[in-house]
Amino acid sequence: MKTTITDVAKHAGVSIKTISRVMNNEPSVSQATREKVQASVKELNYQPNLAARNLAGTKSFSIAYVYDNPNAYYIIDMQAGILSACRQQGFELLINPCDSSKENITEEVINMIKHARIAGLVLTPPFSEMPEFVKRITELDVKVVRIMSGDVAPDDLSPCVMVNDRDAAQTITQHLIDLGHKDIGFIAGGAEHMSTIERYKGYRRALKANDIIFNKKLLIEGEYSFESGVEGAKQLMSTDLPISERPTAIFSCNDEIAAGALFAARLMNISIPDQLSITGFENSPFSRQTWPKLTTADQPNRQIAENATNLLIAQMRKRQSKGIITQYVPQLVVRGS
Amino acid sequence: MKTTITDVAKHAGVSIKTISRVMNNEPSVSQATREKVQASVKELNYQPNLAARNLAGTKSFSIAYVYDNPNAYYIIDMQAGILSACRQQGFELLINPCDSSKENITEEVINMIKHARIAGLVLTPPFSEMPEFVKRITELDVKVVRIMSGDVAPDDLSPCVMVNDRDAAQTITQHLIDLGHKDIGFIAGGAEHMSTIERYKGYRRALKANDIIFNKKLLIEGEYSFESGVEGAKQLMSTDLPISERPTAIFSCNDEIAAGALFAARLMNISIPDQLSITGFENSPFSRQTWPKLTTADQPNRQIAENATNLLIAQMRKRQSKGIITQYVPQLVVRGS
DNA sequence: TTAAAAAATGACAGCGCTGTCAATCCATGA
DNA sequence: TCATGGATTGACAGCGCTGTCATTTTTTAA
Repeated sequence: MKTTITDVAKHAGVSIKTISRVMNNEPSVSQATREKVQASVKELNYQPNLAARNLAGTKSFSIAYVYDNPNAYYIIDMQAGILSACRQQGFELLINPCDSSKENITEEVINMIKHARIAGLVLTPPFSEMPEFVKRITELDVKVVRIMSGDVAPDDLSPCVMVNDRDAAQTITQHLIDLGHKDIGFIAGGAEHMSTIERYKGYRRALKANDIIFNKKLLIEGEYSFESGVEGAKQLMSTDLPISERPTAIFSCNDEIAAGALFAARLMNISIPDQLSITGFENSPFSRQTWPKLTTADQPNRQIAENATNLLIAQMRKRQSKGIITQYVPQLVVRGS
Repeated sequence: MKTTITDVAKHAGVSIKTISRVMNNEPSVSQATREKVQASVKELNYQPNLAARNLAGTKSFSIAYVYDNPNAYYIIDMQAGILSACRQQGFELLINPCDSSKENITEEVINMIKHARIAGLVLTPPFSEMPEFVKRITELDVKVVRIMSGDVAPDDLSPCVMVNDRDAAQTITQHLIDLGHKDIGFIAGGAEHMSTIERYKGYRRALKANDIIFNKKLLIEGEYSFESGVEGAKQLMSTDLPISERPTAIFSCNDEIAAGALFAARLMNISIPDQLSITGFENSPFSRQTWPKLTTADQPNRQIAENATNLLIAQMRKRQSKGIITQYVPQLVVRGS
C-alpha cells in the first residue's frame, strides 16, 4: 500500500494538516516541527497523491506543453527537459500537440486548460511568438513561460527564456569572415519565424563590424527546408553568374537548409569546404548526417526547457518573477563544412 | 464552474450513482434511463473529473508511453496517435522517456507505474521486444500493448500490433526485381532490432520467389545510421570490384541508411537511378530530403499507435482481448530513387 | 394472483488531500 | 502575575467520484 498523509502524520506525531503545510512550504510551522516532519517524509518515502491534491485544493499541479513544430527532435528535447523539471517539483505534464494555424486555436487551448485545470503552460515557437495568444492565456490567471528567439522580452506578460540567435549568428558569420570569406551568401528561413529575422540581424551585424558591404544579391529568401537549401545554393552558385559574383561561403538559417545547400554544391561539383563553406544552425542530428559534417550552432534545448519550466513553477508558487529573463546564446560548433 | 456529476444527476432526475454507471458503461441500467442520462450528459457537456475518478475508484485512468528511440519522428507520431485514443476514451497519458539499456530499467518503470497508478503501458521497440521486461510488467496486473515487427505475436502476454516488415520488404525487393534488377545489395540495420531481421527475411524471400541466388557478398551488416549507409554503399560499389560484381540496386534497411547510400553514390559519380537504384524504409521526413527522393515503405505510425491504444483500453475494460493481434503491412512508396 | 428472483436504482461512506476556522501555546509588557 | 496578541497546531468539512450494500421496481414462475 502507498503511504498516505495519515501515515506520515502518525509517524511524526502531528496532525495531517501540519504535514500538508510542510509539503506545501507554508509558513506557520515551527522549525522543529518542520524538520521532524521532513524526517518522517523521508523515512516513509512519502509522495503526496496528485489526484487528491488536484481534487481537494484550489491550486493545480498540472502543466501543459502546447506545441506545433515540424522539427520532432526539437519537440522531443523540449519535452524531456520539461518533464525533468516537472518530476523534480512534483508536477504533472500534459502534452498537447496543436495546429497553430487553425482559426480558433486559442479557444481550443483555453478549453483544454479549463477542463484539465492546467496551472501553467510552456510555450515554444510558434505559440510563444503569438502575442494575442499569450495575452488571452495570461488573462485567465494561467501562468505561462515562453521560450523564444531574441535578447529582450517583448512584454512582461510572462517570464521568458530568450535564445539569442542574433549573437550566435554573428559568431558564425564572424567565424566565416575569420576564415577569409568576404562574400557570404545568406539563405533565410521563413520570415514569419522570429529566429530567421534574428539570425539575419546577426549576420548583418557581423558584416558591418568587419566593414564588409552587404550585397543584396547574396540574400535568398527561403524557408526552413531541404529543398529551399538546394534551390538557394543553386541560385547563389549559378554558372550564369561570373565567378566574382558567387559567394565563397553560405550562411544557412538552419541545418536542413544547409544540408540542401551542401547537396546542391555536390551536384554542381563544388567541393566543400575548399571552394565553398557552408554553415548550418541548430546542431540537429541532420548536421551530423551530411558529409562533411556541418559547422553549426548548438543550443542546449533540453536544458533550456528545464530552466524555463522551473521559472514557470517559481512563478506559480510566488506572485513575482514575471519579468525574469534568461538568455542562452547558441554556441558555435566547428565541423568540416 | 465545471459541471459535476451532481449537476447531471439533478438534470436527469436520477441519483449520481446512476450517472456514474452510465459513464462507466456498467450493466444494470435500463435502456430508457441510460438514454436519458446520455442526453443530459450531452446537453451539459459533462466530462468526468479524472482526479476524482482516480482518487475514488480502484481502477485507474492513466496510461503511460514508455519509450527510448533515437528516431524523434517516430516517437512524435506514436505519441500523437496514443494521445488521440486517450482523449477519446477519457484517459490520461503520461510520457516516460527511458534509457532501455540501463541496468535496472525494469525496476524503474515498475516504480513509476506504482507511484502514478498506471493502468496500462504502450510499448514500442526496443521495450516491446524485451520479453523479460514485458513479463515483469504484466505480472503486476498492469495491461500492456506492444507494437513490434513481425507477423505473429511472440507470446500471449498482451495484445500486439504487428508491423509486417517482412512482407513489406519483400514487396520492395520485388519492385526492384520487376525493374529488372538481379544483383541487389542489402545494407542491414543493427541485428538487435527485430525489424532488421524481418526486413532481411523479406528480401531473401523475394529473391527466392524469383529464383535469384542470394550472393553473400551483397550483404552488408551495418546499423541504422547515415554513416553506415555511406560505408555500405562504398563497399558494395567499390571500384576495386569488377563491374559485374557490383549490385545494380541497393535495399537499405531504413531511410537514413538509404540517404547515406545515396550520398556515397553521388560521391562516386554514380547516377541515381540510372546506374543504381536505392530504396529506403520508413518513409521518414528524411526520405523526402534527398535527391532524388527515396523509394521507400510507409507505415502509418500515428494510426498504428491509436489502434494499439484502443486495444489496450479494451483490454483494461474487459477481461479478454489478450490474444488479439492487428497487423499492418507498410506500403511501397515509389519515388525517384 | 402472489411469492420469489432478478433487475434497477439510490444512500452513503470514504479515497487523500486542502481550506477554513477554532483551539492552543508562548512570549511580551503592564 | 495576568491579560494580550501573534505564532502554531489541529478538527473537520468537502472536493467529485466510485464501491458497497440496502432498497425499490420489475419480471418470472408457480
